[in-house]
Amino acid sequence: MSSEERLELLQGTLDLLVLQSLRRGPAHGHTIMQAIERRSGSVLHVEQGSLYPALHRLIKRGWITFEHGTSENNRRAKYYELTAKGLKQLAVETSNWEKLASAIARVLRPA
Amino acid sequence: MSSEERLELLQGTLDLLVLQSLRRGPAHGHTIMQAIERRSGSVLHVEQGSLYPALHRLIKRGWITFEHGTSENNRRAKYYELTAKGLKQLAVETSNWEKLASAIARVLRPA
DNA sequence: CATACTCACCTAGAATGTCTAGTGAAGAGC
DNA sequence: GCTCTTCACTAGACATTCTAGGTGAGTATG
Repeated sequence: MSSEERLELLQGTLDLLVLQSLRRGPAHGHTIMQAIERRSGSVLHVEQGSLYPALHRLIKRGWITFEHGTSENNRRAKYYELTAKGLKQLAVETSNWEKLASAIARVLRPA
Repeated sequence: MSSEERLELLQGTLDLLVLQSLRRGPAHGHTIMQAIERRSGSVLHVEQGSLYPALHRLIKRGWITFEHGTSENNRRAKYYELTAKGLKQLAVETSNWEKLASAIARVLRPA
């Protein structure tokens, strides 16, 4: 009933969203969460318990790196940044997402 | 390299695909698998080990029922059919999918 | 009629990724 | 000093898909 409905993420989409968010430059975790939420029109909501494991996963795979820094609010923060490998991965995942989404659209389309 | 690339399903999309496949009438498992694959242009591939648990899940939730019958190839088969509840669920999941897909598209869209 | 193949169904356990529900530390505002 | 907010983190629960098997019965081949 509420027009503020928030949906759970589909498993596998968070990496894509995070990589895309870092495309415009380094950002720390809090910012990334807010950016995804804002840019999705408040439809997507990323929990901290999803985001931080995802960031660590991306680091492990060499798709992002981080540096320590200070946030706009004067807190200690880690600034995450896309690597060259991560930029390539973003292209791959974007392409896969588009293929998947259009494949599902074809199945859903009333024949 | 292959143009026959097949992608893994996103977790949470299989129920939607199965419900949609049953929208045109009863079908057995084998047929459902083939229908999803064909209608997606061979992009989506459903494993038996994913499909049958999904069908049992949908029965448990009251979204589909089944009857025993005989397939076009003269084999014993279970014909699955949408319930009224399942039809409603299909509408909900279709709507959620569209919201999610467009939310992700907004995030991906180069600003 | 023996064999191989396909159809149709099933399951256990691994793998993956998100969420729930916490903890902790440190700056800002009162 | 006290509370609120920001930022980071983690363990464990949970849900779903996949891998890798297995079964039984009909069909085709020789």
